[in-house]
Parts: sequence; structure tokens; C-alpha cells
Amino acid sequence: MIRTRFAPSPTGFLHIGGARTALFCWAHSRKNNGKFILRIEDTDLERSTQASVDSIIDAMNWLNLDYDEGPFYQTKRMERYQEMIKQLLDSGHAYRCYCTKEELNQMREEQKAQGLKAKYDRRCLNKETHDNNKPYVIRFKNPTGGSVVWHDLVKGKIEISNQELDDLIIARSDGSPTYNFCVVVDDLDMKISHVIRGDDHINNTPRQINIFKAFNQEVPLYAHVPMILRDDGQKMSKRTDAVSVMQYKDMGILPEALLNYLARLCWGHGDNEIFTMQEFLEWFNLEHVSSSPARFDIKKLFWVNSNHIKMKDNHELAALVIEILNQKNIQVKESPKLVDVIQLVKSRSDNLNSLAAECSYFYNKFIPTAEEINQYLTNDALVILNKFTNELINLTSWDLQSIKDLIKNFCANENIKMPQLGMPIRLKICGTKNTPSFDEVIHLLGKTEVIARLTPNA
RNA sequence: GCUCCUAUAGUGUAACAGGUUAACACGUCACACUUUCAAUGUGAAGACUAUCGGUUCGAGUCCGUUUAGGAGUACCA
Repeated sequence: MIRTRFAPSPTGFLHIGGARTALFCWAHSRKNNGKFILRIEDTDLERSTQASVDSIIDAMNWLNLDYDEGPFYQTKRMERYQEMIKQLLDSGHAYRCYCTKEELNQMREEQKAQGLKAKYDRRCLNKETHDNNKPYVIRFKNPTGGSVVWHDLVKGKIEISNQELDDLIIARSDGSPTYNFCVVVDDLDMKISHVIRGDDHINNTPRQINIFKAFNQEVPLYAHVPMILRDDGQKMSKRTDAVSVMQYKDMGILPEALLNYLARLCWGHGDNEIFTMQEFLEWFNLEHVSSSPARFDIKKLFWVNSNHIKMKDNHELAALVIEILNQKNIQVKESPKLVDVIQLVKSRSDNLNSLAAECSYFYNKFIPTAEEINQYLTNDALVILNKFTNELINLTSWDLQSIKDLIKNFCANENIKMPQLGMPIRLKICGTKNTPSFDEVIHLLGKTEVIARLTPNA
């Protein structure tokens, strides 16, 4: 049984690197009929907040990354950790350490001064007498010889000598367990088969494997996926970059488009660029995940998004667009139908916000800028517009072909070029220069509304 | 410093067990279409596969070197 887990620590929102990891965890379990588990790693009480938990779950929901078990909280499993710490203590795989922070710092400095690697020197390992009045931490007794080897599903074989590892603290002086220990106990209890996480955890892996072995348990398989960097190759920063998944929602990105783009970063299936989640599940394979970090290219994200907008059902798009229009206090009317408007304009937008903007002038008359008025709504243009309006009023059948014919004949009779009529019309009825074919706009908007908008005092 | 990870056009991936002129997409530029902006279509420029060396009849693909990025080296996660 394949069991994967996504284990964020709730110290902020879900960022896109996390979302990509979650996506791969989710995909790997879904593809193999396994289970996907959400675990909240909140042992850092100082920095963890409920608001972060909520926002992470909101983001997962928005992305449609559904989990089968959880969310589990580490803070609710403290008794279990204590039990397991005692086990290690009893089996001789852990010991008390009474060193103070000052003492440790001094030790490290001395080691560095001698050009050595800073490493706990085990001065408390064989302490016979225990003074219960003195505070102590509990350290894991790491093997000293040999090395830890695992075959990473993404990176290949990784080998780290035990010489490089020191006896990490598994319980703080207040008794609380630390990250590397909790992870092992959780992965054990939750029967995780595949640990898929960011490659910033590679260095933690050998320590965790050693703890698994101390418990005499089978270690899971590991897959360390590379980081996502900024377009200039620097690390993403919360301060300057859009790293929160929900910021992309606000930018009008579709969740399936974000996932598609994120999947394409660090993974590929031949030349396929645009795919549905179903196709992704068919094709996804951890072994095809690339091992080098990728840079985030927002232009391509928008391109991917525009493709998904074109693919998406008009009714579903309408529901999303209505929300945005409502926020702008624009009421969608019965006519023209929003789905028809969307059909006309959807190829013009690479995000939901601009799609909504393209729809908005069908329901609300906007006022052009002074500059536009000066350029296009000249006296001559207004005279032409007047004549054209009269012809529209007299037009008996309001079908697209009739409107097209009318425009064509009108321009011929007036001896003007299309833009001379088109641009003023766009500004007059839409309030903007950038619209689809104005014959289609006129047709869709309907006679009453078009005449009203073209009439001077309307 | 030490350990580990990484390195194919500006960007992202391809080239699935080493085999002809390294492909596709985004981006850029040009042209076409159009009534404007887009969308769409066609085409162009752009990499000697980070370095040096080795194995091989043959290497982007295997091995080593150097360099450059990144991660860790916490009573953070």
C-alpha cells in the first residue's frame, strides 16, 4: 500500500514550493491507489499559528488536493513521542546530556578554531550519576561507524558517512520532542511508504534513517524534489515575491493551471505542456522528476492559464467571473447571457480578472479617457456615429450577418475605412478600444442596449 | 571550513538502456490574418549540452577534476 504524506509546518501560508511537493505526494498516492495524508508539524509552538493551519488547508482545498487522512497535529501526539523517547532510552539508543548552551557554544568554537567540524563530542555519553535537579536534554546515540545509504527516487544513490552526523537532540530540556524525532515516529505510526519532500531535507534524512533503525523498523522510500527559485535564480522571498498559493488565486489563475505549471516545473512527459489533472495522473512518475532546481516563470504560468481558460466550460467560468464582477459592484444581467459573453471573449484573457474585465462592459457602460475621446470621438466621428445609429435603429433583423452587412455597406456608402467607424463605436458602447469584433459585440449586446448607449444623452 | 545536492538556448522540459545536423514549449523578433488589443497561423534568431580530463569505434548521456549556485552543520522545522 502506497502511503504518502504532506507535512507543512504552520508558520505561514502555503507557498508554491509546498504546493508542488503536495501535488507530487498527492499524485503519487492517487496514481497508485494509495492514501494521501496531511500532517501539521506544529512542534515549534513559538511560530505555529492556527491561522496558518487554516490558510494551508484553504489553499489545499482550492487546489483540489484532497487528502484521505488527517490533518494530524504533532502537538496532539506528545504522549506518543514521550513513550518512544523512553523506548530509545531503555534500549540504550539515547542518553541524557547536561551540557549548557554556553558549554556547547564554547565546544564548537574550539573545534572550529582547530579546523574541525563542529560536532557534539559526547562528553555526557557515559555519565554514570544523574543529578535530577539539573536540566538535561536527550540525545540520540548515532552510530559512529559505516555510512547511511539510500536510493533516492529522484536523486539516485546518496551516501553519507556516520562520521558526519552527531548525536542530535531528540528532547529539549523542557521535555518536548524535536522535529527529526517526531517525523520518524509519525512516519512510522502513519505507515508512510514514500517520503516525498523538498531537497532541503536531504541532510536530515540520514539522521532519520538511523532513528528508524534504532527502532528496528523498516525505513520508507525517499524522494527529494528540487526547489523552486525566482526567475533570477535567487531563493524566493516572502517579502518580494508572490510565494503564497492564494496570491495566484487573486491574480486570476485557475487552480488546475497552477498545478499544471507547477507539475511542468521539474517534471516532463515528452512535449506535453498543457494537460488535465487526469492526464497528469496517468503520466506522473517520481523517477521522471528532475533533480535540479527550477526557476519560476510567471509569463509561462499565464500562458498555461490562458490555455486552461480556453478549455474550461463556460458555465464554470461564469460562476468565477460573477464573483469578481460582484466585487466590483457590477450586476450581471439576464441579457446578454454571461456564458455567451464568455464564449466571445475567453480567448482574449490569460487570467480571470481580465476575463471579468472583458465581460464587464457588456453590463456596465464605462467612460473612455479624455485622451481617447480627443483622438477618436471627434466631431466628424460623432456625425458618422449618428448616421450609423439611425441605420441600426432601422435594422429589422438583429442577427450577426445582417449587422455585418450593414456595417460593410455603411462604410462603403460613407467612403470610410472600418476603423473610422469601429473605434468610435467601441469607445461609445464599451468605453474601451480593446474589444472583440465590434459587429459581434453589437450583436450580443442587443439592439435596445446598443441604441441606448449610442444615443447622446444616454 | 566540512558534508551533501545541482549544472542542456534567456526560461522550463525532451533526447526513455551512450549512436547521424541536440528537440518541444514559454519568452524575444519578423511576417500573415484582423477593424483595435488580443487570439490564431507561419517563420527567424538563440545551446558546440558550466570547466578540464578519462573510458569508448562513438558521450549531453558513464567516471574523475575544477568552477559556480544551493542545503545542512540549532534545545528551528
